[in-house]
Parts: sequence; C-alpha cells; structure tokens
Amino acid sequence: MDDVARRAGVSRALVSLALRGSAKVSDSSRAAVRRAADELGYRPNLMARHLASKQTRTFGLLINDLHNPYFPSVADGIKRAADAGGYRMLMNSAFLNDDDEARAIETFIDYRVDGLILTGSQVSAAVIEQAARSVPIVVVSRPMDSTVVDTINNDDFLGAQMVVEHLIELGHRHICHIDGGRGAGSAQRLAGYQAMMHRHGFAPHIVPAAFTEASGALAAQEALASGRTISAMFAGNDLSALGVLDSLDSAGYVVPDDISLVGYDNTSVAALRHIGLTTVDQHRERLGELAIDALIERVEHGRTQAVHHVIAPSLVVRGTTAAPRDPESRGQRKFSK
Amino acid sequence: MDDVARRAGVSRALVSLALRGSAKVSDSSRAAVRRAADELGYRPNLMARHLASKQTRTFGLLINDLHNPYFPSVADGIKRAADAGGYRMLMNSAFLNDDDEARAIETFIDYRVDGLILTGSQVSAAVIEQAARSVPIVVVSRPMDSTVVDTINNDDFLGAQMVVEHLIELGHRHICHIDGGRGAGSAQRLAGYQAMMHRHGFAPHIVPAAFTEASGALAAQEALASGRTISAMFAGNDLSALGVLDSLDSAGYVVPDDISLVGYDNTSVAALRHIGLTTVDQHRERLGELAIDALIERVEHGRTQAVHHVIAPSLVVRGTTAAPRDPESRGQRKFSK
DNA sequence: TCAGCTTGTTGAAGCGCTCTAATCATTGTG
DNA sequence: CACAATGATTAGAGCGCTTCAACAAGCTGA
Repeated sequence: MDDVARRAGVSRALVSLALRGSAKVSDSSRAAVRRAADELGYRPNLMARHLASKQTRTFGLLINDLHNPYFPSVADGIKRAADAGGYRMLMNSAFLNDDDEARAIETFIDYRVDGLILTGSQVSAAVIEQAARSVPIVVVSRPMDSTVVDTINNDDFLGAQMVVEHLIELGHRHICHIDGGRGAGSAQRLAGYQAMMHRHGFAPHIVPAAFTEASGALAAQEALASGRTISAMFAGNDLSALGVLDSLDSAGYVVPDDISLVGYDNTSVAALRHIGLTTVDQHRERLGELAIDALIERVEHGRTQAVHHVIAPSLVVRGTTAAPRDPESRGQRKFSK
Repeated sequence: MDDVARRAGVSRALVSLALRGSAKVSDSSRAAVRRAADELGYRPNLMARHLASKQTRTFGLLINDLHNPYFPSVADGIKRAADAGGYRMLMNSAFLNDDDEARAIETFIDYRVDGLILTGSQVSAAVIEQAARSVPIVVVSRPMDSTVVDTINNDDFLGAQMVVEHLIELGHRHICHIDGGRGAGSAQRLAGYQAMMHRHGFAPHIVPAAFTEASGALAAQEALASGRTISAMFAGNDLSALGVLDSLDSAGYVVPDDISLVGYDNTSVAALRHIGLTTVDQHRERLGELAIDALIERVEHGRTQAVHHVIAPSLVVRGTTAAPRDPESRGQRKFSK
C-alpha cells in the first residue's frame, strides 16, 4: 500500500479512500491511485482491512449434507442474492456430523464473516444461539422458535398435509410414513401427516429413518416386514424415498401399481423421468434469497428483532402415485373432492 | 486477549504461546491461561493472527458445480485428510461460471488460505497459474501440464478405453459418444473413445454436449435424429447419461435392450437401483486425499516442484449395458476376449 | 477584506495478534 | 560461592489496513 501511495504521489490514507471509492477524493488523485495500484498488481489485504474496519462483506453458508441435492438449489438462490447485494460467499459443509458442524460454525466466526446462513442445521439450538452472539445468523430449513436468529422455512406441516390429502383423494387409506428423524423439517412433516390421517380417521403407520437413501431403504424393508397393509408410502424426503423405491423394487412391488410413493423436496433426482417421483417443492431458491435479505437487513439496517418466514410449498405430482389397486381400500374411501 | 492475560496473571505474549501449545510454557501457567480463556469465552481473532504470522491453517476448496453429485465424494476425501492433517476447510462453488470461479479464487486468496484445491475447474490455465503465485494450488479432475500447480486425476483416457472395450466385448460396434465439452477430463475421455474405436476399425460418432443432464438429453435427441445406427451410447459423465436416458426413454427405446448406455463418475445417482447405470469409478475420495497430501507437502515440507498424480479408474458394470439385439451388429463383432 | 465554508488531503493512532530479543528465576558446575 | 546454562516470562515492535482529527487551500458572501 505504501508502494502504491508513493507511486501515485499521495498518502497511504488517500489510497485507502480512493480504492474504496470514497466521494471525497478528487478525480485526478483517484485516477492516479487506480493506475498505480494496477501497475503494481496491488490487492488489499482483507485480514488487515477487517482488523481495522470490522467488516468483510462476506457471508458464510453452511450446508449440512453436500450429498443431498436439496441444498445446491438453496445455494443458488443465496448466491444470486448475495451477488446482488454486493457480498461474497464462503461455504462449508457439516458432513452430517454435529461436531463437524459446530467446528464449521466456529471457522466462519474465526474468519469474521459478516453473517451466517445455516441450511439443514442439526446442532442443538444452544450452539446456534451461542454463535449468534458473535454474528448474525439465519437458519434455513429448520424451524426454530428463537428470538435471536432468523429462520426461513417452507411450511412442512402444510406440505405433508398436501401429500396425505393427495393420496387420500386417490383412494389410499393405508399410508405409511417413513419419518426423517432429526432431518430438517422432519418433525413438522410428521405432524402434518398425523394431523391429516387423524382428520380422516385413518390409522397412522410410522417407521423411523433419516434423510438418507440407505436409511430409507432399510425403513421400507421394515415397513413391509411389519405385515401391516400398505398401499402408499410417504417418505420424509426425496433421498429416503429413493431408498424406499429401491427396496420396493427388489421386494417385487411395482410403483405405483402396487404401492404409491411420495417424497419431499423436489430434488433434481426426483425429476428424472426414470424416477418421476411425486414430491413437494419448497421453492428452494426463494428460501435462499429470503435468507440473504434477512442478513442484509440485520447488517445494513441494524434490525435486531428476529423474523421467521414460512413460505407455502407446492405439490408436484409425477408418476409414482396412482389410485390403489386394491378395491377394498378404494371401497372404504372416505374423502372426495 | 488482554483480558485473558490479566485474569490469568500473565503477559499477553504468554497467552499467545500457551494457547498455541508452545513447549516453553510451564504447566501451571498453561492451565491458568486455559482456564481464563474458557471463562471469558475467548476465541483468538484469526485475522489478527494471520496478519502477524502469515498462517491460517486453512485450505480452500473450490467446487465447480454443486449440482453435480461427483464433487461431494471428492470433498469427503479432502475433508477427512484435512482433519487428519490439522487443517480446516473453507469451500466455495463456481456455479459453473468462469467469472464466478475466478472471483471465488480471489476470495480465497483474500482470505489468505494456506492452500487451494480446485475441483473440476474450468477457468483458463493462465488464471490458475496467476493465482498460484499467491497460494499453493492443486487442481483435481482437470489434467494440466503445469510446472507450478499440482494435479490429481484419474486416467480418463484409460477409463474411456475400458468403457469402449466393454461395449465392444458385448458385441457393439455402433457406439456413439456424447462428448462433455469443456467438462473436467472430457477431452481425455473423448481421446480414449476415439483411440479404442480406431483400434477396432469402427467409425466414431461424436455428439457435442456438456456435463449436465439437460445437455445430455438434447445431445441424445440429436444423435437419434441423425439417422445413423446406434447400438450403444457412452456419455461424458453420469449427469449427461441421465439426460440421455430420459431422451431414450421418451423416444421409446428400452435400455439396454435397444440401446446400451454408459456414464462416467459412478455418482450416487448412477448407483440407484432404479437407474443402475454402467459407469466408471474414479475413486473420488482417494483423489481428495491425494490433493490434501500434495498441499501439505508444499506448505509444511517446502516442496516447490509440481507433482502430477494419475490414478487408474475402474469399470462398474450395472444394468444399462447388454449385448446388442441387432444380429447384424453382433455378426460383425471383431473383438473377443 | 476576511470570517466561515467546502473540498481534498494527511499524520498518527489503533485494530488483535505474533515474534524477537531481552529479562528474570532457577539450577548445575568447577 | 561465583558464574554459566537452562527454562520461563515479558516488553515492544510490527503485520497492513481504516479512521479520525487536523489542516491546507480555494471559495463564498457581507
């Protein structure tokens, strides 16, 4: 920086001002500084800059599971909004492990990002609220009733209800839910399923699993082995639905003829024609945009009150759902539009 | 830090030493410092630390396309090796766009990571070599003949040859290649395909595309519309193979009865039983480990000469390849094991 | 003409840490 | 018992930037 100042024939302070586009720099010195900086290939040291100014104009994005195709779309929305707001992004993955996630959060704090977005976070709320004392945090895809962190979610309760309603309209009554365990939004989806089953007087059938393909496959085997009648399965997310599909397949069931299947998230894999999974779209990119907006409000406009956005999802009907073949089920249909 | 020093009854310098585990600190003061730091919830400011020491013990990982399931596995290997070596990771995505990629590289440099891993990078070699003057770089999944950056690759040329050989052994001779364009390793795969086709005296049939599902779908339509006989298709990567599968499907072709299909990368989607794509495994996690090793060698052992690792891939045969049904093709079979 | 503005510029302090060299306390040696 | 050697500790400079108060110079209007 000294070199640039010397070359441009001005003081170091002016170089700093000129390079950040301050209004109180004459055009001539600005040009001189610019030229000198270019010639010297000078890039300001972000570390030093932050140390002096407490700002980095960077947001951190923590993705819980890189293998889950759900997250990239959220990241797309985040990326676009961050660009528009003049912020850069830094990402990290939790690799599905709470310790890793906590450590990743610490890394971001150590690097003094101006704000942090947690997607599909699984660490305890206490860890998040503790971190929120160091940096503004918005949590995406995990409902939290917090007064210090913002949350952006789709309405999982509603989404699950839409799924069950769709299946019931088709004539299903033996609908099994493959639960997502600690997965983001899983609890609300379960609740939506239960509420809707209850409203129609159908017995819920719940099998525990997680948001991975492997656990979905396992849970499906378990469900089939239980001996209970099943005409449709509603998996906690697409990934686990894919596992269910595998198990159904190898057990000789044809989807949707024998059993209907629904996922959640509308990931790219669900859209593959070969899969054609009926699922729920969360409008992921929109979630990402809202997250950045929330962060910018906090950082630039000093908002301190937490906001909680919930946006309505939509059902995407594809080829894995159909009316049940079993006339007994159809006969007992209790609901019709 | 002053607060910690005061509370522990020692100097600031000693706090610094104690917290970094220096050997020349007495056990008693170390304990006192630790306790004081814990009580105060003190976390050293990485920015200041770097400013003073020029080190961050962080590596950056740039992922070209978050939507491509190829990358997460590489990241897994990188993550594990980085943990073992005592480094933390920071990630970023290029969102398939050269400008974004260049900007992401700059962000990492601004944040003064100690080393940088580029996976599936697409920017020009000049940009990479320029960046390599600021930070050690290893490029994964992109062959580069550089004297300044390390590269870690699978042998795409060999992998492609294995694919073609497999198809020829099954009796195919009309093998169409859906090229991956600028995608990582695409050129080598094309070359391997051409070499093997040439060796057997079969006419190559190449359709340009990219490493995305959409472009694969388009290319397949184009290939079918060309009127040329096709008994097997070899896509540049799994993602584009998925697109091909879609197009084949909707055009009424049954895979593998009518047309065999092979991908490349052995991504998780290819392994789905519903897809069961024959493909090539690159041993991605191993690639990631080697990348970290290379970085550590540079950072800690001062290596300055570039290394170029190439590891052999393996063919994964699943359900999308079979002998061609057309007896004419089979009759002309020129190769047999 | 000159007090009072602007507008542009600068010196110096300070951000929170590391690191070198110097200091202090303790032990071992001839 | 003086003195070297060893181990533990500390003061202070400095990393590369921002920022604030101060200042110089040119301009305004009474």
